[in-house]
Amino acid sequence: MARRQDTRERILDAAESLFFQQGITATGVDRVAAEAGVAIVTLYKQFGSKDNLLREVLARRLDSWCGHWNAAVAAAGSPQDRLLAVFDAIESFRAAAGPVQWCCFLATASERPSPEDGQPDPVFELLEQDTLLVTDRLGELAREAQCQDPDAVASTLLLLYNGVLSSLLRGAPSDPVALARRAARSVIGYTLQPS
Amino acid sequence: MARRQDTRERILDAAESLFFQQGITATGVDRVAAEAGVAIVTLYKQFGSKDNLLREVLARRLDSWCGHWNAAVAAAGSPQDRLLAVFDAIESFRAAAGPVQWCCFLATASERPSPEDGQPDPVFELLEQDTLLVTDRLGELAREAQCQDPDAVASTLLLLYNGVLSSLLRGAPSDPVALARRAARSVIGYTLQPS
DNA sequence: GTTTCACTGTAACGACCGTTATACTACAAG
DNA sequence: CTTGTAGTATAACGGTCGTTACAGTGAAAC
Repeated sequence: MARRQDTRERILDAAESLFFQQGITATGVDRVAAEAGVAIVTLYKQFGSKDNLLREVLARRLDSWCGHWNAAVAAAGSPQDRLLAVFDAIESFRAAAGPVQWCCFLATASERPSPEDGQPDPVFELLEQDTLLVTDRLGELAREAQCQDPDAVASTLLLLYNGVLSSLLRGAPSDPVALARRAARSVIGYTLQPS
Repeated sequence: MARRQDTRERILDAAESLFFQQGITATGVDRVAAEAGVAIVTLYKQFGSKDNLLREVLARRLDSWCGHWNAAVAAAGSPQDRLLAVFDAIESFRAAAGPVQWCCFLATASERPSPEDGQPDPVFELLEQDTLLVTDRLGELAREAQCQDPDAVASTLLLLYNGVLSSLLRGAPSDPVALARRAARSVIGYTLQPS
C-alpha cells in the first residue's frame, strides 16, 4: 500500500530531476528508472508510458507551485503585496525544488513538437492550463488590489513572470526576481487607483 | 561555387525551420536533409555533424537578429527610442523569420543537457555570447540615453526581452511586445535623468 | 499454506538515431 | 580528354530509444 505510493513518488522525483536537467527527449526511461532505484517494468506498470509520466510530473509540479503561491499570497499584508507575492513564490519554490534548474513548462513547450490538430495532447493541455491559471489568478489579485486596468496589469505581470523563468533558464546576470519585483512595482504604481 | 553556398543555406533554412518547430533532439538529420532536398551525405560533407549544424544555425540566427536590431536602432529618433528599439526589432525579426515559432536560443538552452565541465561546448558558448551581447548592447544604449542607473535599466530590459520571447514560445494571451514596451517605458521613466 | 500483490532481472522487439563507406552521376576548369 | 568538385543513391554500422514478454522473488493477506 504505502510501498506503492512511495515508489511512485521516487519515480516522479527522478523523472523531474532528470527531465529538466538533461532534457526530456535526451533522458531515457532506463535512466529514470535507474535514478529512482526501480526496475523499468515497475515504471511502466505505474505510468504506462513516458508521455504519461511526463504528464504526471508536470501536474505534480503545477500543484506544488500553486501551493507555494497560495502560501506567499496568504503571507502578504496589503492587496498590493498579495499581487506581488508571485515573485516571492518563485523564490520559495525554487529554494524548495532542489536540483531542478529551470521552468518545467517552458522546457516542455520548447522540446515538444506542435501537436497534431487531430489528437488533443494531454501534455499540451497541461501547459495551457498552467498559463491560464497564472493569468486568471493574477487578474483576480489585480482586481482585489483595485488596479485601474486589472487585465493589463495581469498581462504585464505574466510577462515579467515569464521573463524571470526564462532568465533563470539561461544564465542571466544579476537577480531576475528582484528586478521583476521592482519593475512590477513601477508598472503597478502607474496604473494603481490612488486610494 | 555559387552552388555550394546555395546548398548550405538551403540546409540551414531547413534545419532552422525543423529544429525550432519540432524540437532539436526530436528532429533527425534525415528529415533535415529531406526538407532541404539534399542527400544526407551532402549535409555531412558541409557541416560534419548535427551539433555543428545546430551551431551554424544559431550563429546565423544571431547575426540576423543583430542586423534587425541595428536597423531598428538606426531608425529610432531619440536616445530613449533607440533604447526601446529592441522591441521593434523583435517584431520585425519575427515578421521576417517566417515559420520559426520561438526563440532558438531559449529552446536550445532547454533541450541541451548542462555541458560537462571538462569539454567546452561550442553551442553553449554561443548561447552565452548571445546573452552577453544583448546585455552589453542594452547597457550601452541605456548609457547613451542618459539613464540614471544604466546597468539596472539594461538588466530590466533584458528581463522584459526574455519575457517577450518566452511568452511568444508559450501561447501567451495578448501582445507581449506591446506590453513589454509599455512596461519598459514605465521603468525607464522612473530612472531617467530629467533632461 | 496458499494466494495475492508489488516489484525484480533479463532479454528481446522494432524503430529510429547519428554517422560513415562505397560507388555513381553531372558539370565546370585545365 | 582529363581532372576535380559538388552532389546523388544505397546500404550499412553500432547505438539508443520506448515498450513489452517471460519468468521469478519476497512479503503481506486470507
